[in-house]
Amino acid sequence: MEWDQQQENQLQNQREENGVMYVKVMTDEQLETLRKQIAVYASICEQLVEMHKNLTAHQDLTGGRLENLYCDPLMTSGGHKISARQRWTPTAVQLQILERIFEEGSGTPSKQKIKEITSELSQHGQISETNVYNWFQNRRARSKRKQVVVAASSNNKNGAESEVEIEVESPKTKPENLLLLPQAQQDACFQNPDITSQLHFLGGSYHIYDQHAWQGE
Amino acid sequence: MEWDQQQENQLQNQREENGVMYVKVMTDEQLETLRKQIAVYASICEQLVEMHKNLTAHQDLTGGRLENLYCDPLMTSGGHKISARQRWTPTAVQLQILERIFEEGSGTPSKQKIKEITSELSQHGQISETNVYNWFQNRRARSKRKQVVVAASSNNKNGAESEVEIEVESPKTKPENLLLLPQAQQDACFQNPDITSQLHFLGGSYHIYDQHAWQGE
DNA sequence: TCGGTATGAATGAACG
DNA sequence: CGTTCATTCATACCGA
Repeated sequence: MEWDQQQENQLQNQREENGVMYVKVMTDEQLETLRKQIAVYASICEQLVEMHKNLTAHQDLTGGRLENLYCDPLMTSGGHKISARQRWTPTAVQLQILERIFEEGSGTPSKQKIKEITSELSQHGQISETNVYNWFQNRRARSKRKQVVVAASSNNKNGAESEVEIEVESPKTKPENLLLLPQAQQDACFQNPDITSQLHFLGGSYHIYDQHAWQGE
Repeated sequence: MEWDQQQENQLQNQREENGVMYVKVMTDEQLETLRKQIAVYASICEQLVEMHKNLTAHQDLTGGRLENLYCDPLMTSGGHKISARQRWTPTAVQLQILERIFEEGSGTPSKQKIKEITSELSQHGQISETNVYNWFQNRRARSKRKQVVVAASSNNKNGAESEVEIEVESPKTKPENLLLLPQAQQDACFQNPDITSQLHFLGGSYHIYDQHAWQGE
C-alpha cells in the first residue's frame, strides 16, 4: 500500500514556537489503538474471505437444492408432475441489477422503463415485466419501513478507557456460520467508522437486528 | 474516529527534560498513514462484503436463503437453552398469549395491536414486533391450509408443563422431494456467462403465469 | 448423530 | 400504494 506519496502534505501540523517544535502528536497507546483497529479490519477481511470460500464451496458441493430456473417439464421417474415453479425467483445477477436500478434511480419505474429492465434482465434468466413491476413495488413498500437497528453504538461511558479488546480469535471458533450477518448490518459496518462496533460482531456478541418491512402505522 | 478521549491517559509516554516536554510521538502524517491503512482495509472489507452478498444472492437463486442473526442472551422461561440463536423462539408463556389473542381477536392483527402485544410479550421474553407479526401471519396461513394427509395418530401426549393448548394442527407437509434437479446447471450458470442459451431451453417452453392488472401506459 | 417435523422468516404475487 | 396471502427457505427441536 502506498500512501506515502501523500505524506508530504501532512506536515502542516507542525508548528515551531520559541525554538521548540510542536507537533500534534499521537502517543503510543493511540498508535496501538489504531493498530488494533487495523488488526480488526484485517481480521474481518480474513473472515470474510473465509466466508466467501465456504460459500463458494458450498455451492459447489451441496449446491444441492437449487431448482430455481424453471426446471424442465420433463419429469423423470415417478411420473409425478414436478412442473415448473410458480413463483419467479430472481437470479443473483438479476437481483444485482434490480438493486442497482432501485438505488440509483427514481422510485417508480415507468412502464417503458420496466420494459427495458425486463429486457435486460431476460438476458440473465427467465423473467417477465410483471415480475419486474412486482419487484419494484415490493422493494419500495418494504424498504419503506425497513430499518436496521444497528447495535453496538458507541458507548463511551467510562471516558478515557475505550476498551478495545480485540479478541481476534483465530478461526478456531467454529466459523461455520459465524458472522453471516445480514447485509444491512454489514453495510452498517462500513458506514460506521467506529470499529468497536465491529468487534462486537466479531466477538460474537452481535446484537439484534430487527425489522423488515411490515409495520407501517 | 475519536481517540481524543484517550489522550488523557496516554501521556504516560511523556518525559520532561530540561524544562522541555518530550513525548514519544507520532506525527499527523503517520497518523494519516494509519488512517489510510484502515481506510484501505475498510474498502477491502466492503468489497468482500459485496462479494459475499452476491454469493448469497446466488445461493438464493439456487435455493438458499440468507440468514440473519438475532440473538438473545437471556430468554429463559421456555425451558430452552440460552444460547444466542438466530431465530426467535416463543416461550411457553408467549405462545399462550399469542394463541389466545389469535383466537379471540382473530383476523386482523393491526399494527397498533401488534405493538401492544409485543409490549406485553416482551415481559415474558425477548421479542420484537416483527416476531409477532410473523407469528400471526404464519399462524393464520397455516391454520388455513389444513391438508390432512396424515391420520393424526394418537397424539395425546401430556408433557410436564401442558399449559399450552396445542391446536389440532397436523399439516403433514410430506416433503416430497419435488423439483430436485441437477444443479450442475446452476453452477455452470455463474461460471458461464452465456447461460442464456441454456435458459432458453430451460425456460423457453413455459411462461410463468403472468397477467395482472398493472399495465397502464 | 442423523433424519424428520414444526415453525420463524423472507418474499413474489395479489388484493382493495 | 399499503396490506395481506401463499409459498418456500432455513433452523429449532424431537425421537430413534
